[in-house]
Amino acid sequence: MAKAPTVYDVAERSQVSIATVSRVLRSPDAVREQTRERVLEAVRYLGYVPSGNARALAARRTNVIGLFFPGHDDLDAADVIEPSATGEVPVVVDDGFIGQETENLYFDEVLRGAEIEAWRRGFALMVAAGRGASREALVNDIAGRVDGLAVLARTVSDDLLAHVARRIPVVVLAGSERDDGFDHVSASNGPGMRTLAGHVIGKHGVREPIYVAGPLDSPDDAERHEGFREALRAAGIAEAGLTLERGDFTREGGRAVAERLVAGGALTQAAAGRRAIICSNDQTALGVLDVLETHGIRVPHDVLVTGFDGIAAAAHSRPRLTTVHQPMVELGRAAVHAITARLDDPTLGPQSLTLPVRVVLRDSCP
Amino acid sequence: MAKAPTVYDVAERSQVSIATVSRVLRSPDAVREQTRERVLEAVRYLGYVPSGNARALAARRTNVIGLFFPGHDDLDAADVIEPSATGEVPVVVDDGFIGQETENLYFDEVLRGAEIEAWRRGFALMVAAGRGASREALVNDIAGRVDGLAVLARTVSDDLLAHVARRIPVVVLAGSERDDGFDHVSASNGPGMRTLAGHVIGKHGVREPIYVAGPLDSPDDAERHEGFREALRAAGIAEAGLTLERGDFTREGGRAVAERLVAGGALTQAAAGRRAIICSNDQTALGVLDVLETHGIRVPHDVLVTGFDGIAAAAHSRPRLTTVHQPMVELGRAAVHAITARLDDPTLGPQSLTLPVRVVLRDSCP
DNA sequence: GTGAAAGCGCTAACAC
DNA sequence: GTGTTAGCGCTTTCAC
Repeated sequence: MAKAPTVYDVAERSQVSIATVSRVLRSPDAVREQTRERVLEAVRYLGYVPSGNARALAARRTNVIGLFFPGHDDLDAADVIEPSATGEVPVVVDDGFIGQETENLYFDEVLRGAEIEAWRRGFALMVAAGRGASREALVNDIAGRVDGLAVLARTVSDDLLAHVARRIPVVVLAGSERDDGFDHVSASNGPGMRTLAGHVIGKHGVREPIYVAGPLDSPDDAERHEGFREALRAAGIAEAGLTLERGDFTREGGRAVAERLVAGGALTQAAAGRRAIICSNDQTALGVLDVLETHGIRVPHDVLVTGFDGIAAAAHSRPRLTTVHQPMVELGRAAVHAITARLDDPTLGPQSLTLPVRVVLRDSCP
Repeated sequence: MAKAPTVYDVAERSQVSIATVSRVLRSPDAVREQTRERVLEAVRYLGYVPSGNARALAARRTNVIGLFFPGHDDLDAADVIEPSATGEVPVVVDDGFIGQETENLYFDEVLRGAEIEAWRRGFALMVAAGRGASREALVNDIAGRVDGLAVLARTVSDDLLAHVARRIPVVVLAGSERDDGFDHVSASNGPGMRTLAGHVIGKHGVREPIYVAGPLDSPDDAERHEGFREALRAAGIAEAGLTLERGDFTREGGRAVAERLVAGGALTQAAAGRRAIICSNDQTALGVLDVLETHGIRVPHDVLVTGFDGIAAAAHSRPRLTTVHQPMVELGRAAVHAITARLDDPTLGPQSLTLPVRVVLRDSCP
């Protein structure tokens, strides 16, 4: 790794100018075959790898798209990673909840979509998960390195976003489409929840569904909650008397909510008719399922449970979870698409794309 | 987005030199408070975001680490993404296998670990999933943009890796630690499988375990297979007469294998004693479970099934899958760690880190 | 504490 | 088809 070779080194060794070296790499056909070979030979010999930064600087374009979302906060992991003592493999029995709850399944899929689309369009992807105070600094940093940035709604202040958007296209993911001048890509939260709740009410005759909301500042939850209310209205059910709980979109939070419900007796008076717990996202619903099982409350027999998102774990839970499937991979793709579209035509007005969802019926609420 | 402002613009507006602007951003304390304020004010006013490329070029350091792995090959997704017709939410029943099998769960976790560690050390992460022919070109491209690169074993040729490694530190993930001069980070594949197979044989008295291998070119599988053989030897079982199948590490592949086994009658002669299907990874085992269920073959009653990796889906399957848990997040972290270590001290010899695994017993093979 | 000036490694006119 | 020559936007000595 001694001093990486540059165009100059390659040029010198192959007896051409640096311009020709550049041409061989950028537009090979513009160079005579013989010359090209000489250059490539030198590239190989010297172990030359073009500097992306110099290239981006000169070309005024990085060909990188940034993706930013709130971080997994499992930060303070041990500093040292211990190698394995050979052959000493512990055997443990796992017959309960698995500890390591990977809660960011949602982003994994969005990321995958973004990655796919970025690749198709010849862009690389830079990802960053921000946490704590340094968040804004990180976003600013990333913004300086990419041609466009996709940010999950609510992860950074509008001020910063506005600042950054003066330099590159910014698209906000999964937030409600506010009139903030940014591009937006989101899913049909309201209609999705309305349809699902309508199913619960219409098909199963549930007249007093329990709604488990998400964090107060979640625009996604706000839309879903509104969809839930619409379904109530459509069925002529008054919202007033219903039980409303609030989770935090995590499985753990869902467990806490369920414990409260059980303790509060909301689920035991089975006489009152069929029950349903409608959760604002899948993680929450999975947590609810965890707790119901430990209390011997049967799903869907005693109570129906539904989620929202369509993460993979929801399809594998026991019972399998009825949910509203968001096209997460498509969200990621659409975000990148929106950015490249604006890169191609900077005069575009703010775009807002809402992707379709679908209700997926499984065991927990057939 | 009209012409992004530069240091010069900021310098002019705040009546200082560009050097001072740079100082304000890099080492604020080296500048008088009053000057600093003037500069920051200009930064805000102009919407200035420093160019990461120019910065990296001048500083000869990008502060970015690259992560490369084989792509999700679900490429040819539709080009157009249709917005949702308002309110039209389809309701579908999912009572079988879910289609969209996300097979890259493994990388998701590695990525998460890499992301965490990169952040802790002040690096950004650039990820790329390569597919097809363009793979090598992509790796080369990424290599030119980062300070170090982590690559999944077997995804690119050693030649390219060697080429790239002349410029930046390269660490190979999850491959066997060959003497190729690269840094390696992997898990205890052999001992893990040896212990697991030992459990199957010792605890359950299985004398004719069926081994379902992975792709021929997988070093991981090679190590696991060898671990399996060691367990056989330790138990005094001859390998010769045993059934050996080969999957491809995908769930679909696992299904195919299981169909073959069922068709071949390998599983029906229950008289021969307890059976076990030992799979080289979780995806394969999950596919096997899928098929056994449809054939009414009960797990673990009729046959034991085990996997390897410890992906989240394995903990949620029905029955829950016994497996060997790899510390995937830790693998990602260790990879980044190895790179930064070498960045800090380029004189380091090749490092090889093997992370501990643990056998996790669940329903499919208690 | 601040400024002047020399690059960093490449691309992209523009000549020839 | 190939070479010359400006920059791209920043960091970093080295003076002052």
